[in-house]
Amino acid sequence: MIKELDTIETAAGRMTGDERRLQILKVAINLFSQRGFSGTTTKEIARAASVSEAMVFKHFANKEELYSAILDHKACSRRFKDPFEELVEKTAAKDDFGVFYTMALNALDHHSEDGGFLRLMLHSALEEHDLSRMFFESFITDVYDFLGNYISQRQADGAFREIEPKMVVRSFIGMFVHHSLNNLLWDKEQNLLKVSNEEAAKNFAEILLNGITKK
Amino acid sequence: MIKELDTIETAAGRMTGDERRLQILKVAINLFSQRGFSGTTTKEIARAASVSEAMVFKHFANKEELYSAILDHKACSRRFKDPFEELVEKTAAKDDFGVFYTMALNALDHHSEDGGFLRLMLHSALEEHDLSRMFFESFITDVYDFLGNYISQRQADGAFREIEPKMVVRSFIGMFVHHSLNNLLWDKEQNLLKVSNEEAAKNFAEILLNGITKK
DNA sequence: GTCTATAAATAGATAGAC
DNA sequence: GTCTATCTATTTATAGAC
Repeated sequence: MIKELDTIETAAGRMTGDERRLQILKVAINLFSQRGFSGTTTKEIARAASVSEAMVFKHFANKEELYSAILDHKACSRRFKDPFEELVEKTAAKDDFGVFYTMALNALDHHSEDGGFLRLMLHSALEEHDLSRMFFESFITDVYDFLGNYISQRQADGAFREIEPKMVVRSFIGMFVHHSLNNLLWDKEQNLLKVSNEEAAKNFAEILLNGITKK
Repeated sequence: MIKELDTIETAAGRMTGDERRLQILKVAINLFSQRGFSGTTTKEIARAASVSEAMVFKHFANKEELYSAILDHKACSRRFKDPFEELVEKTAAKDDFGVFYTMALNALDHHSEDGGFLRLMLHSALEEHDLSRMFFESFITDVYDFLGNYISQRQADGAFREIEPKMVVRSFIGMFVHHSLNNLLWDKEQNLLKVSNEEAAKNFAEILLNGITKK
């Protein structure tokens, strides 16, 4: 097994192949998320990893492959699957507020902790790279299915009004994704809207829930 | 006055300085919106405009200036101010649905017509370029003020529940911006959600309105 | 595993002729 | 206004020594 690298990222000296490879990859992810693919040079990556450019090309055949390697790494890290586990019980209990609140808060927290992730996805989507496409296919569609099914079920229960479930999901995801995007891209300087993730999730869940609940 | 260029963009032959300058700019906007700043080469721009690279640098001192020139061009084109005019009467009449529906539909239509605009803003925001910052400061803040004030007023009327108005605005903008983003970046291939702008705007407006209306 | 040196290609930008 | 030719710096990528 590969050692956790967070502790040695700044350390100098010789590493094993796998260690060095992972370290370069992490550094690259960081830079790609900030500047995108074409905005990042292999020289910068090498410098940030404190190795020579030759080392970068020793571990990754070319720049493209380095970018693609992010996919495998992110896929292995189980983060894509995380949120669902916490949601199943809420849906089973038909805890409507709990479902929407938990989903929003999970996402908001994730985005806050790892702002690089959103940037990476955006860059990748604009560049029409596989990274974003895979994320979409493997995760977003699951979310639409999961939440969409729950909404259908609650409509059948007579609890929710009759609206196309996918439109409801899109509305809701739009709220918190757009909020994270704003936090990431503009709010830092603009200070337009400063609010905790809990408060935001609560507001989003309430608005959406009131918006679709049968009176 | 400068002639409209759409008709001569593909025509060969000699142009006046202003014509050529505008043509190169339009071609550049198109490419920058697709590939971003660092992803676009001056050679590509020249080629797409059917001129030599030297011509590009004749009209724009360097690549940066070419990118910045987009700002002046977009600022002159009045599109940033458009949506408000149609909204004033709706707000005056306290036509709640009309306000939200009109705003959403306007935005959705604009995004559909000019997908390049969204891409340009996203690239610019990720690159932390002035283009996106200016757009944010000159337009987004106005929208937040305009809609936020309306919501405050309707809360005072006792029509809307007491929620932070800016959070409501963010929720609503999130719905349709995220929808446009999905249309632009993924839905083309994914076909996850195919719906007319009118239908989408109606759904978004209804959900939000029910979500904030006092029962 | 790591480096220095360097090749090969491409990028941004300029000179000068017409 | 437009081009060809050219220059310089940068970028990706490789070779070979340690």
